[in-house]
Amino acid sequence: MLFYAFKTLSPASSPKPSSLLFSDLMLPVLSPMPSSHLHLLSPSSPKPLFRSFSSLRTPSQASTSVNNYNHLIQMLCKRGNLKQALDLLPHEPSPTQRTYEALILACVQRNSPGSAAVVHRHLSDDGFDQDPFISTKLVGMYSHFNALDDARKVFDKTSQKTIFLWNALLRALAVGDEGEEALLLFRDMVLVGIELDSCSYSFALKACVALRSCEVSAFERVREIHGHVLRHGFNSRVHVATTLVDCYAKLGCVSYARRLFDRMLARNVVSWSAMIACYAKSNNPFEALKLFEEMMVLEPDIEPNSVTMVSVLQACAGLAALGQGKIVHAYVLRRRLDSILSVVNALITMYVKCGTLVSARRVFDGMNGRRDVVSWNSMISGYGIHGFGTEAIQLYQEMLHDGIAPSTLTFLSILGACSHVKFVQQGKTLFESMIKEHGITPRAEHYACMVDLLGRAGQLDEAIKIIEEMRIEPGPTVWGSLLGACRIHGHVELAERACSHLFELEPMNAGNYVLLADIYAGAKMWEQMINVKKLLETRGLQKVPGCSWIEVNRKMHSFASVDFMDTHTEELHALLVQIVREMKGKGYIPNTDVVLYDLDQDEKEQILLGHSEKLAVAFGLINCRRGEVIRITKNLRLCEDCHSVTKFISKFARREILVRDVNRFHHFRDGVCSCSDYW
DNA sequence: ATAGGGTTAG
Repeated sequence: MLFYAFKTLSPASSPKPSSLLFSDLMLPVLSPMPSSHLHLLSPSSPKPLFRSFSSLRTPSQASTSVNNYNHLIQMLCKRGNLKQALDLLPHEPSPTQRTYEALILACVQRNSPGSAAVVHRHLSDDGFDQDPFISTKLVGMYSHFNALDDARKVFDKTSQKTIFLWNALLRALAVGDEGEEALLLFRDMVLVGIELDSCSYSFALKACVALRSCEVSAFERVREIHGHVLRHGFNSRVHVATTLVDCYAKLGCVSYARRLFDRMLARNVVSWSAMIACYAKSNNPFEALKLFEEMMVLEPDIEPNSVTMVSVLQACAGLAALGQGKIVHAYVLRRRLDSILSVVNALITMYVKCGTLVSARRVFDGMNGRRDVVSWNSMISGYGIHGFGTEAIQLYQEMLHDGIAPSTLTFLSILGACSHVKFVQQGKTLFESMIKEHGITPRAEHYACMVDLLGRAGQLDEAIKIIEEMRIEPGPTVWGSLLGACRIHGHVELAERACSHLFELEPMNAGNYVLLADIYAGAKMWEQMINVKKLLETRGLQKVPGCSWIEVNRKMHSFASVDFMDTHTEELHALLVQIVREMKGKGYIPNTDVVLYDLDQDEKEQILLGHSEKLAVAFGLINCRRGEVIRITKNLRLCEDCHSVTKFISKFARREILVRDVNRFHHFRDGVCSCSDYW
């Protein structure tokens, strides 16, 4: 039952205010310039810079101006002033290789495919289209624009194909989700006899992961390349070995990845971070934290970096390990990793998921102008899952006001927020504006949000209309939302319709069968219910066992739902029996409808008492100090009976209880829940 | 000249 106890990290002695560190990073980086022109580089006066250089081109200074032109273009590129740099292109003499390199880089940085075409045309005219160095850069650039055809054209055109050029195209195809194409190219490289380097292997392995659509063959391909790596002695290269670990983990072979990791000869902070990230991503936050602790203990010379800390924070968020998360926060401050945006964003999410919205907001407010769209999305979704719909919408409007363009995820967060508080009209309006004002094409997930919003609010006809009008195939998320709504409103026919799709789309998802059985039970259609349960069994599936956990003094205590009490839970059981007796005196009737077994009333009540959340609440009542919020996390949705019992306890034990279920937070205080019984 | 691991939703 005892999960872990951390001893390795101690709180920071004197954390530095984060704003100081941010300003360090904001200092502009200037490359060498003739000192007489330095004063022209102030950000407010880009134009005088240009004019002043034009005036330099007097006959007496012609020789300096030749160099200075290239220098100037490079300088403008570095400062992101691509337009002015392009204006200088037609001037004689033609730019050098380095100048074109700077121009290509600037096109990538400014995200400007239009400028890229201009640059490409110019360098071709100047004969650089056969320059393998420039071609490599061009392939990288087109890869950035996801213009893989253009990348390939550049590759084909260049007769002198260096390993850099091969690798650049290989990488472009792999990161462009063209795994099949990438692996064909890799095969060509082997056939042609190119001498592969460690980058080639890393990219080829990445390509296998991009094959995800067919995981079996992806696994085979990784094994093949793995064999190749071993035969050519590249397994001792840290990058290659790390990519292998990552690949196997991403294809679902986490334990095999771990074995590889354990056998690695030389491990750096990376390899460690990769393995920690694998656990954090594969829904195994506990293992992630354990491995992090191991790294801190066993490898004193390896210092965790921002990537490590993001994964560790993700793990804390997954576990809702607030105590641990705070220590990690202190460590982040001490190591000054809070200058890294992704780390700060991960901090926001950690506090949100640990139930301390106020701390999340404090971190967010401390970001003074350094917020990106991820920071906003994290905070907006935080308000959403805590049931603060109005605040979520308000923050969304502040975000627009700040000139940050909302992303597809912004709308998933904000629509989710509307759904939690039944803001049907606002949700509809936002969905419309997403399409019309922000030009975002809704994905299946957005439709799923709308179906959830309308369906849960009881507007099932509207929800169906949304599905029927969809221009894309409604995936499992959409039908799943509809099924969830049917459960709330006891709509059997629609549930059957949703399941006819779901059982085909995701036959191994036990949750769908359980929901349908639940809906049949609610309609007292026992025969149908038994049939669904049989179907579940014949497919070899099992209901996901309920599990709740609670952190007390930085130790995690987890509880599985049990059908009978054993010695470990005796004390908790006794407390619950006492509470229920009192509640019954005040009119509480156990909601045995949620028990889908064919048992008599007493037995059903026993099962209700064994629900993991009640055990965790009882444990919290005994072990948490008065005045302290009891924070519980649950792996499934909260059942009705646990919800009403927890409401009761919050009132009569005068305790604040915060429960995070799989969808949202429930804040119980004085007999009421923040979800207003709508969840 | 390329390269490994990470940030938001469900």
